[in-house]
Amino acid sequence: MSEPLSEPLRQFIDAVFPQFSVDWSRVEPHLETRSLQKGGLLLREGDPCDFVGLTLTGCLRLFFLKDDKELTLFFCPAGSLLGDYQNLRQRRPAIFSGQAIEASEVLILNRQVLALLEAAPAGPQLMRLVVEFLAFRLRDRLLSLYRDTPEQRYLALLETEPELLQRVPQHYIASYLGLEPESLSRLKRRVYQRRLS
Amino acid sequence: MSEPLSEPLRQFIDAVFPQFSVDWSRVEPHLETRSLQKGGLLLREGDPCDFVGLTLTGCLRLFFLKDDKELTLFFCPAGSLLGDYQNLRQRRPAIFSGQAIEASEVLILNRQVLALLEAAPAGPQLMRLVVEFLAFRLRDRLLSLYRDTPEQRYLALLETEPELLQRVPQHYIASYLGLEPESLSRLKRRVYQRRLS
DNA sequence: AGCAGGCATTGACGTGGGTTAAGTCTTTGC
DNA sequence: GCAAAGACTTAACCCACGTCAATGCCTGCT
Repeated sequence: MSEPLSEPLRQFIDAVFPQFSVDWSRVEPHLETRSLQKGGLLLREGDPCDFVGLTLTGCLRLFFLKDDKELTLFFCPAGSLLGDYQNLRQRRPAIFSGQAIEASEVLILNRQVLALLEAAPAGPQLMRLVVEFLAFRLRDRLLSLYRDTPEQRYLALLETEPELLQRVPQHYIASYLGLEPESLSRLKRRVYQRRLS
Repeated sequence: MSEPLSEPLRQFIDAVFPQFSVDWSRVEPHLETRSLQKGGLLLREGDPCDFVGLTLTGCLRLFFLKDDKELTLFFCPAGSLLGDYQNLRQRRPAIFSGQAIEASEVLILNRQVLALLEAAPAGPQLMRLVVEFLAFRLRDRLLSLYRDTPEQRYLALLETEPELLQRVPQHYIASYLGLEPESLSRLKRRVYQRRLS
């Protein structure tokens, strides 16, 4: 028998709030995983939005539509939370879609699981930390989009997440940087030509 | 005698979490207000960051520096929270500055006040809602910067906050939209010329 | 009144990104 | 192994924004 589904969730929580405790035997039966092929959708814009995912293996991306184009907001490799938290809370349809970039496995935290976590003694504190975690990620992304040029963002990505640039197709990287694929090509050429001098 | 300082705070909390209760007589002595002249700074980038503000009257803006230029992240008219929440929590220096656009008065929620609120029976739930409130504001700003063109952002502002466009000098509006003042001038001209046809 | 400083506008110019189209290369499926 | 589809690159053209500079308006100060 393999490890219980709650194990990765416990590890995630341990990292943000080690003091947290809950009766995991009550959580376990509500947990499930979803397996996705490369390109498969975990969540589709417009769907009712009643879970948060935790990537177990592989890598997903969270994106939304601008006109007919897809804009990638976050990459979610193993250990990342993904979903449309705001519309989960407000019980509105999701405005994000979640797609597997590689074959991936995701732990589903549905409303029952979230309710059990919240009902635990330190549940509200945990939820606050999780929301902070999400908010900080949003803030960093906002600052980088607001303050930096696409070139600065590319160089920063090269610096901080070089493995992502290997794993993820270029057109997703472009969309993450806020560019068209053609512009990323040119940008890279500029950068590398400048490196030669 | 005028109304207690806690009154506007109670109103703000009532709006997000009506069930909340706390012994306000213990909070009151830690509250203070700060009066700012037009142009005055409530918070300066690099300062240690140990309070959140609640605008009582007037209007402030939250901005940060990109190279030598100021980028305006939020406008904070009466009733708004302002401050660098992330760096308050992480006890790092602020990366935002807060400046009064008009003569303004701000209620200061220092660490003691926040601790008292958090220690109340439903304190953690309240803090969670406040963080969500801040996170949702960040998310909306992020989506608008990511998805919309400066022109779309200008038109949206015209639609949703027409009074702000009257109150706030153009170069702050430009900086909020992510533009130089010259570009906002031209953008407006484009829009109005197009309206004629 | 007169002057200075700040703010908004306009123009000229350069640049980077969007768009379209074409071409190369790799991957996928049969 | 071959054909089709998809991914990345390059090129040409256009346009919006940044920059620098000049002008004009308004406010406040002396």
